[in-house]
Amino acid sequence: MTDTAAPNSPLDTRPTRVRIAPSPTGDPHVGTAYIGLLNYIYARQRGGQFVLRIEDTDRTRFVASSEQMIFDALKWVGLTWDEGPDVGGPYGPYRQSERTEIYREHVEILLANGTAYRSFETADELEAMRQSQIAAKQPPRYNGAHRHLTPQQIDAFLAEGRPYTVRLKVPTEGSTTFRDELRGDIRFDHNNVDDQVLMKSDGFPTYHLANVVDDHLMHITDVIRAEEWISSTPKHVLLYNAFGWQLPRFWHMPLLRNIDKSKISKRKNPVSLVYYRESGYLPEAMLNFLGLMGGGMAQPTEAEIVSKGLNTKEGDIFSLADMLAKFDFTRISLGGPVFDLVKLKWLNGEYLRKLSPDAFFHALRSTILSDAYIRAIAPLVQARLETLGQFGDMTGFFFADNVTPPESVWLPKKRTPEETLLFAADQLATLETTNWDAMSIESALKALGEAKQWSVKKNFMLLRAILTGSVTSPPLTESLVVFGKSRSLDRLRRFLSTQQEAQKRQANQRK
RNA sequence: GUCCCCGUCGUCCAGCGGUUAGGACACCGCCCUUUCACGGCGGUAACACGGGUUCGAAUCCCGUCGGGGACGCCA
Repeated sequence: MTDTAAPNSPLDTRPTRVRIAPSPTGDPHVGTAYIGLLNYIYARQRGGQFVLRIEDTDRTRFVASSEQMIFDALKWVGLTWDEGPDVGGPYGPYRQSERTEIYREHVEILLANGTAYRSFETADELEAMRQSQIAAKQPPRYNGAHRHLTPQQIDAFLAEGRPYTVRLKVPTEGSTTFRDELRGDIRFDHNNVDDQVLMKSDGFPTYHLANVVDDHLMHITDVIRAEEWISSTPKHVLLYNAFGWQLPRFWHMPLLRNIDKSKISKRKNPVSLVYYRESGYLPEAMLNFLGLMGGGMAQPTEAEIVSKGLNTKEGDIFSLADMLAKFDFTRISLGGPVFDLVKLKWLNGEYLRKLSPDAFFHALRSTILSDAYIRAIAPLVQARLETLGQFGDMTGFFFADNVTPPESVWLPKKRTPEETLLFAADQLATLETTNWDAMSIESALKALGEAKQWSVKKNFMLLRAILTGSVTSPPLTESLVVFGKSRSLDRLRRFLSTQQEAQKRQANQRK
């Protein structure tokens, strides 16, 4: 009786408006570019608007430099948006941290109409509850303890000044069904839907509330996002209903995957668009590659191949303009595509070869051989050179992609390979959370070395070996800064996975 | 554990009831070539399994198995 069918029918004739909503918590992510591309194509194909909204409601994970990096990275791949924090628009502000008053008002509506309630537990209490549920092999879920607080109890808590969250009051019975445009109807029983926190005790909304409120207020007609959101969609549908709002269409795109098919992650695969830019990938190739993920582009027919004299491989090579002309959302295949660096590199090579000699020269000079890069490297080696001709000898690692030091270089005396690799993994974990300036890097590494009983000398030498492939190099921390965080970390990760595989192979041989 | 999604070569895609199951990347071989790369030609390689439905299933249905995601005062 409380079944909620979602009438987000194709009869929705509002002008198309879509959005991407990245969160400024770090480097711009390939997944953001992927979903951004899809939204961009969808909007352009329908003469609609493409909105960029910054979802910065998590104060604890907020990274100040991230927003600008997201703008830059999206522009780098060639995507532009019609409305956003930088360009404005009629439904701003486009930064959620600037919309807190709007969310507060909307929470009041829900509190008043009984679709949400205050909950006064502390984060610690909830965590303890979760742990005991997991221990008892129960699905971790809020137990609804404060669902039925009396007005007197609530007033008493409020008078105490106790912090509280606001939760969605999910019906105890029935189910919610919504339509996924790619998959058809998806149904969730309400007893599998948690009373989601909508408003945190710091007064900021959670994604779920902010996303629904903003999508409505910004007249978003189609929510095109990653598959990982499917399981929270019933909460969103319940929210639309609680407000009495029209639902958008939902399109859940397959998740980009690591080689092992798990959801793409920086541990297993470079995911930062900064990495790809700095490593010398062309934006056209990146966009083309993302367009390949999940299908969507019709292959040229046999007739086309013959009439246009296409090479068969050219079915995989297409521009953004081609995608606008031919991309078909109903063709998207739902299996999660592996983000295969090998094919991306091939594709990038194709684009590189097509460049005119002059354009190729400029590609080099604007990235890997830019004045800015060489200007940053120069002071690191000036005192160490006797002729300018030695520059390459000393700086090769700055311009190389594959740096693979042999064990004789990276393994310190009196240390086993096992403990050394373990420590290198610690270095990686440390550097991941370190600000990328020489001072921060140095003190973070020293602190780690002290904690793990590694001398400064061996500590830094290990990292030097991994990064430069040699025991002789320009100053380490400065080199790390110039080489860049994303590439430095990638080099470390690649070293670790190479060595770990080698260890595994050896172990197998011994058996 | 619970819920949800997915399942064609190693990888990315084509296939939408009748095909010798097609292309691309990777890999292997040959040709081109002072080397390498590019390029050209050829090759290895897949419908997860079991039941249905049907004259006929990679294609439709069910189950099993496998993979993935979600289960946060993260997004």
